[in-house]
Amino acid sequence: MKASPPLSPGLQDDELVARSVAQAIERLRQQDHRITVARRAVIETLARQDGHPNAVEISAEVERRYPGVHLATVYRTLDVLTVLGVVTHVHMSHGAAAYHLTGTGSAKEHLHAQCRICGRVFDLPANMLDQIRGRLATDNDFDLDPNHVALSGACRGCKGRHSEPHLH
Amino acid sequence: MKASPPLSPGLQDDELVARSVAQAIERLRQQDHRITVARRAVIETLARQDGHPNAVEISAEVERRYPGVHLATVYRTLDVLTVLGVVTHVHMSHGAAAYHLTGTGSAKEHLHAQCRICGRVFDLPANMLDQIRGRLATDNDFDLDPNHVALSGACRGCKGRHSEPHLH
DNA sequence: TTCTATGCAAACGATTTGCAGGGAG
DNA sequence: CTCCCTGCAAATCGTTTGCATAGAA
Repeated sequence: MKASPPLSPGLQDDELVARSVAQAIERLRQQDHRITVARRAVIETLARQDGHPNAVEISAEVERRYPGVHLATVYRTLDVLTVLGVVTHVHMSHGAAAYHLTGTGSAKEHLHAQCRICGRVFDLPANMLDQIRGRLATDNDFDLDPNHVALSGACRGCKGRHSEPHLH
Repeated sequence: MKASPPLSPGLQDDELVARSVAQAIERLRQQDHRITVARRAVIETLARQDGHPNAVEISAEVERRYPGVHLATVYRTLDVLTVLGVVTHVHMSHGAAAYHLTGTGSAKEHLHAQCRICGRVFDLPANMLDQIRGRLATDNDFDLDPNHVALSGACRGCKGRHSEPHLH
Protein backbone atom coordinates (compact mmCIF):
# COMPACT_ATOMS: atom_id res chain seq x y z
CA MET A 1 0.00 0.00 0.00
CA LYS A 2 1.54 3.25 -1.13
CA ALA A 3 0.63 6.54 0.44
CA SER A 4 0.05 9.57 -1.73
CA PRO A 5 0.92 12.71 0.18
CA PRO A 6 -1.73 15.32 -0.57
CA LEU A 7 0.12 17.11 -3.35
CA SER A 8 3.00 14.92 -4.50
CA PRO A 9 3.30 15.27 -8.27
CA GLY A 10 4.61 11.78 -8.96
CA LEU A 11 5.50 12.54 -12.54
CA GLN A 12 5.24 10.04 -15.35
CA ASP A 13 7.66 9.18 -18.10
CA ASP A 14 7.24 11.56 -21.04
CA GLU A 15 6.79 8.75 -23.51
CA LEU A 16 3.93 7.25 -21.53
CA VAL A 17 2.35 10.63 -21.09
CA ALA A 18 2.42 11.30 -24.80
CA ARG A 19 0.86 7.93 -25.52
CA SER A 20 -1.94 8.36 -22.97
CA VAL A 21 -2.73 11.81 -24.24
CA ALA A 22 -2.82 10.63 -27.82
CA GLN A 23 -5.15 7.78 -26.92
CA ALA A 24 -7.55 10.02 -25.06
CA ILE A 25 -7.56 12.61 -27.82
CA GLU A 26 -8.31 9.86 -30.29
CA ARG A 27 -11.31 8.78 -28.22
CA LEU A 28 -12.61 12.32 -28.26
CA ARG A 29 -12.21 12.53 -32.01
CA GLN A 30 -13.92 9.19 -32.59
CA GLN A 31 -16.99 10.39 -30.71
CA ASP A 32 -17.08 13.70 -32.54
CA HIS A 33 -16.05 15.78 -29.58
CA ARG A 34 -13.88 18.80 -30.16
CA ILE A 35 -10.22 18.91 -29.34
CA THR A 36 -9.56 22.04 -27.33
CA VAL A 37 -6.73 23.43 -25.26
CA ALA A 38 -8.69 22.88 -22.08
CA ARG A 39 -9.27 19.24 -22.89
CA ARG A 40 -5.67 18.68 -23.89
CA ALA A 41 -4.57 20.36 -20.68
CA VAL A 42 -6.74 18.22 -18.43
CA ILE A 43 -5.76 14.99 -20.15
CA GLU A 44 -2.09 15.88 -20.06
CA THR A 45 -2.28 16.81 -16.40
CA LEU A 46 -3.92 13.53 -15.53
CA ALA A 47 -1.39 11.63 -17.61
CA ARG A 48 1.58 13.38 -16.03
CA GLN A 49 1.01 12.19 -12.53
CA ASP A 50 -0.03 9.15 -10.57
CA GLY A 51 -1.38 10.61 -7.33
CA HIS A 52 -5.02 11.11 -6.43
CA PRO A 53 -5.74 14.67 -7.47
CA ASN A 54 -9.15 16.20 -7.09
CA ALA A 55 -10.72 18.66 -9.50
CA VAL A 56 -9.32 21.70 -7.74
CA GLU A 57 -5.80 20.30 -7.74
CA ILE A 58 -6.10 19.34 -11.38
CA SER A 59 -7.36 22.80 -12.15
CA ALA A 60 -4.42 24.39 -10.34
CA GLU A 61 -1.94 22.28 -12.27
CA VAL A 62 -3.71 22.97 -15.56
CA GLU A 63 -3.58 26.68 -14.74
CA ARG A 64 0.21 26.51 -14.34
CA ARG A 65 0.74 25.07 -17.81
CA TYR A 66 -2.23 26.45 -19.70
CA PRO A 67 -3.41 29.57 -17.92
CA GLY A 68 -6.99 30.66 -18.33
CA VAL A 69 -8.76 27.32 -18.15
CA HIS A 70 -11.64 27.67 -15.75
CA LEU A 71 -12.42 25.22 -12.94
CA ALA A 72 -15.93 24.74 -14.31
CA THR A 73 -14.39 23.66 -17.59
CA VAL A 74 -12.17 21.19 -15.80
CA TYR A 75 -15.25 19.65 -14.23
CA ARG A 76 -17.02 19.55 -17.57
CA THR A 77 -14.01 18.02 -19.25
CA LEU A 78 -13.69 15.38 -16.55
CA ASP A 79 -17.33 14.61 -17.18
CA VAL A 80 -17.03 14.02 -20.91
CA LEU A 81 -13.87 11.99 -20.39
CA THR A 82 -15.72 9.92 -17.83
CA VAL A 83 -18.53 9.22 -20.24
CA LEU A 84 -15.94 8.20 -22.82
CA GLY A 85 -14.48 5.82 -20.29
CA VAL A 86 -11.13 7.59 -20.38
CA VAL A 87 -11.37 8.93 -16.84
CA THR A 88 -12.52 7.37 -13.57
CA HIS A 89 -13.22 8.99 -10.25
CA VAL A 90 -13.24 7.73 -6.70
CA HIS A 91 -15.45 9.30 -4.06
CA MET A 92 -13.82 9.93 -0.73
CA SER A 93 -15.83 9.85 2.45
CA HIS A 94 -14.31 13.22 3.28
CA GLY A 95 -13.45 15.87 0.75
CA ALA A 96 -13.42 15.97 -3.01
CA ALA A 97 -13.44 13.07 -5.45
CA ALA A 98 -10.15 11.91 -6.97
CA TYR A 99 -9.76 11.57 -10.73
CA HIS A 100 -7.40 9.50 -12.83
CA LEU A 101 -7.03 8.10 -16.31
CA THR A 102 -8.63 4.70 -16.55
CA GLY A 103 -6.05 1.93 -16.23
CA THR A 104 -3.48 3.47 -18.52
CA GLY A 105 0.28 3.29 -18.17
CA SER A 106 1.45 2.88 -14.60
CA ALA A 107 -1.96 4.03 -13.41
CA LYS A 108 -2.86 0.35 -13.10
CA GLU A 109 -6.38 -0.15 -11.84
CA HIS A 110 -6.48 -0.31 -8.09
CA LEU A 111 -8.77 0.28 -5.16
CA HIS A 112 -8.50 3.04 -2.61
CA ALA A 113 -8.61 3.42 1.12
CA GLN A 114 -8.73 6.75 2.87
CA CYS A 115 -7.66 7.44 6.42
CA ARG A 116 -10.54 8.93 8.34
CA ILE A 117 -8.14 10.88 10.54
CA CYS A 118 -5.48 12.38 8.28
CA GLY A 119 -7.33 12.09 4.96
CA ARG A 120 -4.48 10.42 3.10
CA VAL A 121 -5.33 8.02 0.31
CA PHE A 122 -3.77 4.58 -0.05
CA ASP A 123 -3.73 2.22 -2.99
CA LEU A 124 -4.97 -1.33 -2.63
CA PRO A 125 -4.70 -4.32 -4.95
CA ALA A 126 -7.36 -4.18 -7.66
CA ASN A 127 -8.75 -7.60 -6.89
CA MET A 128 -9.19 -7.12 -3.17
CA LEU A 129 -12.98 -6.98 -3.33
CA ASP A 130 -13.49 -9.66 -5.95
CA GLN A 131 -14.97 -12.23 -3.59
CA ILE A 132 -17.33 -9.66 -2.13
CA ARG A 133 -18.26 -8.61 -5.61
CA GLY A 134 -19.11 -12.20 -6.43
CA ARG A 135 -21.19 -12.66 -3.32
CA LEU A 136 -23.15 -9.49 -3.96
CA ALA A 137 -23.76 -10.51 -7.53
CA THR A 138 -25.11 -13.98 -6.74
CA ASP A 139 -26.76 -13.28 -3.37
CA ASN A 140 -28.24 -9.88 -4.06
CA ASP A 141 -28.11 -9.28 -7.76
CA PHE A 142 -26.11 -6.17 -6.96
CA ASP A 143 -23.33 -5.21 -9.34
CA LEU A 144 -20.60 -3.83 -7.11
CA ASP A 145 -18.28 -1.19 -8.47
CA PRO A 146 -15.32 -1.67 -6.13
CA ASN A 147 -13.57 1.33 -7.58
CA HIS A 148 -16.17 3.98 -7.06
CA VAL A 149 -15.73 4.73 -3.38
CA ALA A 150 -12.68 4.66 -1.16
CA LEU A 151 -12.83 2.37 1.84
CA SER A 152 -12.49 4.23 5.11
CA GLY A 153 -10.47 3.53 8.21
CA ALA A 154 -7.43 4.59 10.16
CA CYS A 155 -3.90 4.29 8.84
CA ARG A 156 -0.90 3.06 10.78
CA GLY A 157 0.19 6.49 11.88
CA CYS A 158 -3.25 7.60 12.94
CA LYS A 159 -4.94 4.64 14.57
CA GLY A 160 -4.50 4.68 18.27
CA ARG A 161 -4.72 8.42 18.65
CA HIS A 162 -8.48 8.50 18.43
CA SER A 163 -8.68 11.81 20.21
CA GLU A 164 -6.76 13.60 17.49
CA PRO A 165 -8.31 16.03 15.06
CA HIS A 166 -10.82 14.05 13.17
CA LEU A 167 -12.52 14.37 9.83
CA HIS A 168 -16.14 14.60 11.00
CA MET B 1 -30.66 -7.42 1.30
CA LYS B 2 -33.52 -5.16 2.13
CA ALA B 3 -34.18 -1.99 0.20
CA SER B 4 -35.10 1.18 2.02
CA PRO B 5 -37.22 3.38 -0.20
CA PRO B 6 -36.14 7.00 0.25
CA LEU B 7 -38.66 8.01 2.86
CA SER B 8 -40.22 4.88 4.29
CA PRO B 9 -40.79 5.41 8.00
CA GLY B 10 -40.37 1.80 9.07
CA LEU B 11 -41.60 2.46 12.57
CA GLN B 12 -40.30 0.67 15.61
CA ASP B 13 -42.15 -0.90 18.50
CA ASP B 14 -42.94 1.72 21.18
CA GLU B 15 -41.32 -0.30 23.91
CA LEU B 16 -38.03 -0.53 22.03
CA VAL B 17 -38.15 3.14 21.20
CA ALA B 18 -38.60 4.08 24.82
CA ARG B 19 -35.71 1.89 25.84
CA SER B 20 -33.35 3.27 23.20
CA VAL B 21 -34.25 6.81 24.08
CA ALA B 22 -33.72 6.19 27.77
CA GLN B 23 -30.33 4.63 27.12
CA ALA B 24 -29.16 7.51 24.98
CA ILE B 25 -30.40 10.10 27.46
CA GLU B 26 -28.55 8.26 30.17
CA ARG B 27 -25.35 8.46 28.16
CA LEU B 28 -25.79 12.18 27.79
CA ARG B 29 -26.36 12.59 31.51
CA GLN B 30 -23.33 10.48 32.37
CA GLN B 31 -21.10 12.74 30.33
CA ASP B 32 -22.58 15.92 31.79
CA HIS B 33 -24.37 16.95 28.66
CA ARG B 34 -27.67 18.69 28.99
CA ILE B 35 -30.96 17.03 28.25
CA THR B 36 -32.92 19.27 25.93
CA VAL B 37 -36.04 18.98 23.81
CA ALA B 38 -33.93 19.08 20.68
CA ARG B 39 -31.79 16.19 21.83
CA ARG B 40 -34.77 14.18 22.96
CA ALA B 41 -36.42 14.85 19.63
CA VAL B 42 -33.46 13.70 17.56
CA ILE B 43 -32.91 10.58 19.61
CA GLU B 44 -36.58 9.68 19.53
CA THR B 45 -36.73 10.22 15.79
CA LEU B 46 -33.75 7.97 15.23
CA ALA B 47 -35.19 5.34 17.54
CA ARG B 48 -38.58 5.39 15.86
CA GLN B 49 -37.43 4.24 12.49
CA ASP B 50 -35.09 1.82 10.82
CA GLY B 51 -34.45 3.39 7.44
CA HIS B 52 -31.44 5.39 6.40
CA PRO B 53 -32.44 8.99 7.05
CA ASN B 54 -30.09 11.85 6.42
CA ALA B 55 -29.86 14.99 8.52
CA VAL B 56 -32.45 16.86 6.51
CA GLU B 57 -34.95 14.02 6.72
CA ILE B 58 -34.35 13.67 10.44
CA SER B 59 -34.82 17.40 10.82
CA ALA B 60 -38.12 17.26 8.92
CA GLU B 61 -39.41 14.46 11.11
CA VAL B 62 -38.24 16.24 14.27
CA GLU B 63 -40.02 19.35 13.08
CA ARG B 64 -43.29 17.44 12.78
CA ARG B 65 -43.21 16.28 16.37
CA TYR B 66 -41.25 19.04 18.06
CA PRO B 67 -41.59 22.17 15.94
CA GLY B 68 -38.89 24.79 16.16
CA VAL B 69 -35.80 22.64 16.29
CA HIS B 70 -33.32 24.00 13.80
CA LEU B 71 -31.44 21.91 11.24
CA ALA B 72 -28.15 23.21 12.60
CA THR B 73 -29.12 21.89 15.99
CA VAL B 74 -29.92 18.53 14.51
CA TYR B 75 -26.43 18.43 13.03
CA ARG B 76 -24.88 19.46 16.33
CA THR B 77 -26.91 16.90 18.21
CA LEU B 78 -25.93 14.16 15.81
CA ASP B 79 -22.35 15.22 16.44
CA VAL B 80 -22.44 14.91 20.21
CA LEU B 81 -24.33 11.64 19.99
CA THR B 82 -21.67 10.39 17.60
CA VAL B 83 -18.92 11.30 20.03
CA LEU B 84 -20.82 9.49 22.75
CA GLY B 85 -20.96 6.45 20.52
CA VAL B 86 -24.75 6.51 20.48
CA VAL B 87 -25.05 7.43 16.83
CA THR B 88 -23.23 6.25 13.71
CA HIS B 89 -23.27 7.67 10.23
CA VAL B 90 -22.57 6.21 6.82
CA HIS B 91 -21.26 8.34 4.00
CA MET B 92 -22.90 7.80 0.65
CA SER B 93 -20.97 8.33 -2.54
CA HIS B 94 -23.85 10.52 -3.68
CA GLY B 95 -25.87 12.72 -1.43
CA ALA B 96 -26.08 13.19 2.29
CA ALA B 97 -24.80 10.88 5.02
CA ALA B 98 -27.23 8.51 6.73
CA TYR B 99 -27.52 8.41 10.52
CA HIS B 100 -28.74 5.72 12.86
CA LEU B 101 -28.53 4.65 16.47
CA THR B 102 -25.56 2.40 17.02
CA GLY B 103 -26.55 -1.25 17.01
CA THR B 104 -29.61 -0.86 19.20
CA GLY B 105 -32.84 -2.78 18.98
CA SER B 106 -33.64 -4.02 15.51
CA ALA B 107 -31.08 -1.58 14.14
CA LYS B 108 -28.62 -4.44 14.16
CA GLU B 109 -25.23 -3.38 12.88
CA HIS B 110 -24.96 -3.87 9.16
CA LEU B 111 -23.12 -2.59 6.15
CA HIS B 112 -24.56 -0.54 3.33
CA ALA B 113 -24.52 -0.52 -0.41
CA GLN B 114 -25.89 2.29 -2.49
CA CYS B 115 -27.09 2.06 -6.07
CA ARG B 116 -25.15 4.50 -8.21
CA ILE B 117 -28.14 4.90 -10.53
CA CYS B 118 -31.23 5.23 -8.36
CA GLY B 119 -29.54 6.16 -5.09
CA ARG B 120 -31.34 3.58 -3.00
CA VAL B 121 -29.55 2.13 0.00
CA PHE B 122 -29.39 -1.58 0.76
CA ASP B 123 -28.41 -3.39 3.93
CA LEU B 124 -25.69 -6.00 3.88
CA PRO B 125 -24.61 -8.55 6.50
CA ALA B 126 -22.40 -6.92 9.11
CA ASN B 127 -19.58 -9.37 8.65
CA MET B 128 -19.31 -9.12 4.90
CA LEU B 129 -16.02 -7.26 4.94
CA ASP B 130 -14.41 -9.13 7.80
CA GLN B 131 -11.86 -10.98 5.69
CA ILE B 132 -10.90 -7.77 3.92
CA ARG B 133 -10.62 -6.07 7.26
CA GLY B 134 -8.24 -8.76 8.40
CA ARG B 135 -6.11 -8.53 5.30
CA LEU B 136 -5.83 -4.77 5.58
CA ALA B 137 -4.90 -5.03 9.23
CA THR B 138 -2.11 -7.56 8.75
CA ASP B 139 -0.88 -6.54 5.30
CA ASN B 140 -1.13 -2.79 5.61
CA ASP B 141 -1.61 -1.94 9.23
CA PHE B 142 -4.80 -0.20 8.18
CA ASP B 143 -7.76 -0.36 10.52
CA LEU B 144 -10.77 -0.62 8.23
CA ASP B 145 -14.07 0.80 9.37
CA PRO B 146 -16.43 -1.20 7.16
CA ASN B 147 -19.39 0.78 8.32
CA HIS B 148 -18.29 4.28 7.50
CA VAL B 149 -18.93 4.36 3.76
CA ALA B 150 -21.53 2.67 1.63
CA LEU B 151 -20.29 0.42 -1.12
CA SER B 152 -21.34 1.56 -4.55
CA GLY B 153 -22.74 -0.29 -7.52
CA ALA B 154 -25.89 -0.93 -9.49
CA CYS B 155 -28.92 -2.67 -8.06
CA ARG B 156 -30.97 -5.33 -9.81
CA GLY B 157 -33.48 -2.90 -11.21
CA CYS B 158 -30.90 -0.47 -12.47
CA LYS B 159 -28.01 -2.47 -13.81
CA GLY B 160 -28.32 -3.02 -17.50
CA ARG B 161 -29.82 0.34 -18.26
CA HIS B 162 -26.51 2.14 -18.19
CA SER B 163 -27.84 4.96 -20.29
CA GLU B 164 -30.42 5.93 -17.71
CA PRO B 165 -30.22 9.03 -15.55
CA HIS B 166 -27.10 8.64 -13.56
CA LEU B 167 -25.81 10.04 -10.30
CA HIS B 168 -22.64 11.71 -11.62
C1' DT C 1 -26.46 32.14 38.63
C1' DT C 2 -23.54 29.87 35.40
C1' DC C 3 -22.33 28.18 31.24
C1' DT C 4 -24.04 24.95 27.72
C1' DA C 5 -27.13 24.49 23.85
C1' DT C 6 -29.90 26.74 20.49
C1' DG C 7 -31.77 29.72 16.63
C1' DC C 8 -30.54 32.31 12.90
C1' DA C 9 -27.81 33.92 9.32
C1' DA C 10 -23.95 33.62 7.01
C1' DA C 11 -19.89 31.03 5.44
C1' DC C 12 -18.08 27.09 3.35
C1' DG C 13 -16.38 23.27 0.17
C1' DA C 14 -17.54 20.68 -3.78
C1' DT C 15 -19.94 20.67 -7.79
C1' DT C 16 -23.37 22.23 -11.28
C1' DT C 17 -25.73 25.31 -14.37
C1' DG C 18 -27.56 29.43 -17.33
C1' DC C 19 -26.10 32.47 -20.41
C1' DA C 20 -23.65 34.95 -24.02
C1' DG C 21 -19.55 35.00 -26.57
C1' DG C 22 -15.34 32.38 -28.65
C1' DG C 23 -13.40 29.12 -31.36
C1' DA C 24 -13.09 24.16 -33.51
C1' DG C 25 -14.49 21.87 -37.59
C1' DC D 1 -20.81 29.38 -40.91
C1' DT D 2 -22.46 26.35 -37.46
C1' DC D 3 -22.67 24.64 -33.10
C1' DC D 4 -19.98 22.94 -29.49
C1' DC D 5 -17.13 24.51 -25.76
C1' DT D 6 -15.80 27.90 -22.63
C1' DG D 7 -15.51 31.72 -19.09
C1' DC D 8 -17.92 33.84 -15.68
C1' DA D 9 -21.22 34.43 -12.22
C1' DA D 10 -24.56 32.61 -9.71
C1' DA D 11 -27.00 28.70 -7.87
C1' DT D 12 -27.19 24.34 -5.42
C1' DC D 13 -26.42 20.84 -1.94
C1' DG D 14 -24.67 19.23 2.38
C1' DT D 15 -22.64 20.83 6.35
C1' DT D 16 -20.35 24.05 9.62
C1' DT D 17 -19.69 28.18 12.32
C1' DG D 18 -20.02 32.94 14.76
C1' DC D 19 -22.81 35.31 17.57
C1' DA D 20 -26.20 36.74 20.92
C1' DT D 21 -29.60 34.76 23.82
C1' DA D 22 -32.63 31.12 25.86
C1' DG D 23 -32.67 27.76 29.11
C1' DA D 24 -30.80 23.38 31.78
C1' DA D 25 -28.50 22.45 36.08
